[in-house]
Amino acid sequence: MQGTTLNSLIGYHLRRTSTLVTSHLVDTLKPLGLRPVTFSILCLLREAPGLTSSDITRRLGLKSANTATLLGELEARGWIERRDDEKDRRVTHLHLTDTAVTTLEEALTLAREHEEDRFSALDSTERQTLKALLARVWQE
Amino acid sequence: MQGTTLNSLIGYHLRRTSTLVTSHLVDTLKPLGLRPVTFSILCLLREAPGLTSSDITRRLGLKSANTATLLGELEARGWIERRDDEKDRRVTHLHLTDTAVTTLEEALTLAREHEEDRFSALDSTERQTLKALLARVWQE
DNA sequence: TATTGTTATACTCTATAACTATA
DNA sequence: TATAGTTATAGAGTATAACAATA
Repeated sequence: MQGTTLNSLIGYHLRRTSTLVTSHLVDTLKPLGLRPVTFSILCLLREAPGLTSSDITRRLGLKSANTATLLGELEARGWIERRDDEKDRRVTHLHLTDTAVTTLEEALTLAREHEEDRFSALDSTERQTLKALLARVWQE
Repeated sequence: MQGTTLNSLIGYHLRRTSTLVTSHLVDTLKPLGLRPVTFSILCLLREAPGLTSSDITRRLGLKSANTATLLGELEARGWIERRDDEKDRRVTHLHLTDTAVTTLEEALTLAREHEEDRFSALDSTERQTLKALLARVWQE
């Protein structure tokens, strides 16, 4: 047997799996003009319209400088709309456009098919277990 | 509850966990002049001395062009030695130097402490489960 | 023809510094 | 002083093209 050292490290398997899954998701979303991050931002905004740039930065663990660039892209694609806060003039609230909602529906369908495909080695219970274990590692 | 859509996707948790764990490993290995990839290459070469550049490329899922650059770095640091194959003159076999072995021992200690720290939310059985599930997803 | 190994290069992701405007 | 938001930029990771030497 080979690669015993690397195989003993969870992080090694985590990384191999993550790159495999992510690169497949990148290919999956490409036809829609989305990437994993921009897809994530649209998901957030659909469920919580009116979030600000710093809300998104915090929730997705990004850097504010990068969030600004990403939001610029999404606005240029006509997928988000900015609305000034009425009280705090530093703040802008973000909302999805109708086109974005449509695109996001398609993206979600593709993303679920992608997951079905990538995690086909695991049954439904195992997938739930995997998800729950991962969530506990990164959350708090 | 918020972020239901993203939270339903295993890939989301996979990515958040992977970036968290990887960036911590990067910080952990930095004092030794190693990164996750270079650390992985040294691990492989310790267990299977004499591997070639293309062996490493295949086993770690890299691109040969990038492996060449990485091996150049490792050689410049005095961590690997190249020995020509006696029969096939295209091939070079790679071996760790004594310094590399010493550095790798330290790196492994740090990496294990790092894993202990990052996966502290899970008990020993859960870690084994997580590792096994991940391995099944990326392997074959 | 195919494989090994390399250089050069481009693109994305992630990070920091520096800045503005508002609070 | 601190926060919201932005621009510019640098580094690391990942990808392709093109090539030389050898099989």
